[in-house]
Amino acid sequence: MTARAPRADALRNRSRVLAAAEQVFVARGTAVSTEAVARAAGVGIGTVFRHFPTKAALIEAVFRERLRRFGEEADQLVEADDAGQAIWIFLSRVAEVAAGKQAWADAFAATNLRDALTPAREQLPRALGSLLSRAQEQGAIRPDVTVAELVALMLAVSRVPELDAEGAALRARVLTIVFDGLRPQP
Amino acid sequence: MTARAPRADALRNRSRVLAAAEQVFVARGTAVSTEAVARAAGVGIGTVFRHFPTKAALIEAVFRERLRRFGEEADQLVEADDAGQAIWIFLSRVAEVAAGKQAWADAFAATNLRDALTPAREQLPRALGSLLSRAQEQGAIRPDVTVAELVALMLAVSRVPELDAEGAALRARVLTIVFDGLRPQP
DNA sequence: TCTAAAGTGGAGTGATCACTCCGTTACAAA
DNA sequence: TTTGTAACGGAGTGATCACTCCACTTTAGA
Repeated sequence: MTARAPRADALRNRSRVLAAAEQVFVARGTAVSTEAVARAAGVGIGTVFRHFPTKAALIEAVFRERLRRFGEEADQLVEADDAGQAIWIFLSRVAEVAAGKQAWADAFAATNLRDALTPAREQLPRALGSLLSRAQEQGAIRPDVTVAELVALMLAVSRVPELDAEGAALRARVLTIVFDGLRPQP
Repeated sequence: MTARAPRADALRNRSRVLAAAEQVFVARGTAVSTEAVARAAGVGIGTVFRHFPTKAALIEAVFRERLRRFGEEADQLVEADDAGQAIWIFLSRVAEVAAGKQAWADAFAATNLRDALTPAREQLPRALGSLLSRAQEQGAIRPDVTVAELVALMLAVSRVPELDAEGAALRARVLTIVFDGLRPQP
């Protein structure tokens, strides 16, 4: 009746596949074959499909994992003294991770964002919410901004670097503009 | 020796294919088969490939056409009295056109933007440049912004609506933030 | 009107994938 | 150690595409 304990090799392979998929997708886009992912993970294709029943499910899992890690980063920033600066750091971090990485555009596009970001349940919106209200109390962020706008801006800035002629410099200037727009307005 | 005039049916088919491709890509993404595009255009596949040697070339052509039309809209806005408002209108327009349209994300991603936007040669950056300097003279836009940032923000806002829970309302609020950031800062 | 050349349509081709199936292997529980 | 079973690997399958080829049609120019 009671479920048998999960096998050690199964758990190990699952995380290997996730890690390899992230690397390969980032490097070559989500259009790479599942076989390439399997090879990178050092497992057979059958194993990939055992853990992720379709390729779309694999892409979504990789994406959720990325969001989960952003959530963790946001959580750590909640403890910062200057909440406004924490939001600046967070947005910069998102833009930086997405820089030049076609794969995030693919993943964002392929995933149902409303599911991935169900506000009440997931860590990321919760952490962003704390960050935001603290920053608003401190007067660093205008009071009419909500988490929805923050998430939208997160998506938006993750697109900026694709132009990358000047790379990091342009990214920083765009972030400055966005951030100034987030400040309380006269 | 002199080149023969291009055939009327060839020209007609070329623009039919372009128009059909735009419609189909917007509706179903650029992953649709070339055959579907041909069917929508009412021509054979062979004809599509005669005009656009690869599928990537077709996607790029559709995308350039879209940019060209944005360029036209920007050009018309150059004559507006209030250049700041003109930029607001332009950015809103870009966000609106991109709204919910997966295809633009695909197209942006698949195209070499630096080629498509070579500053000196294309209409869009030129028009944006005029718009921008007039707005800066009028004191509506901060002086340290360049066309590169404007284009980057254009890309950025074209991503916002994908979240679309509240659709137009969220889009407007995000645009407000971005636009306030573009104003001269205290 | 005639004709050479450009253009057309769509069956065919080869390559690539996502996904399945099943004989083999490694593990957890007894 | 033994054993039942979950997990593994990877060849195989069917479907889908991008792109080609060529017999036929339409056009521009004479």
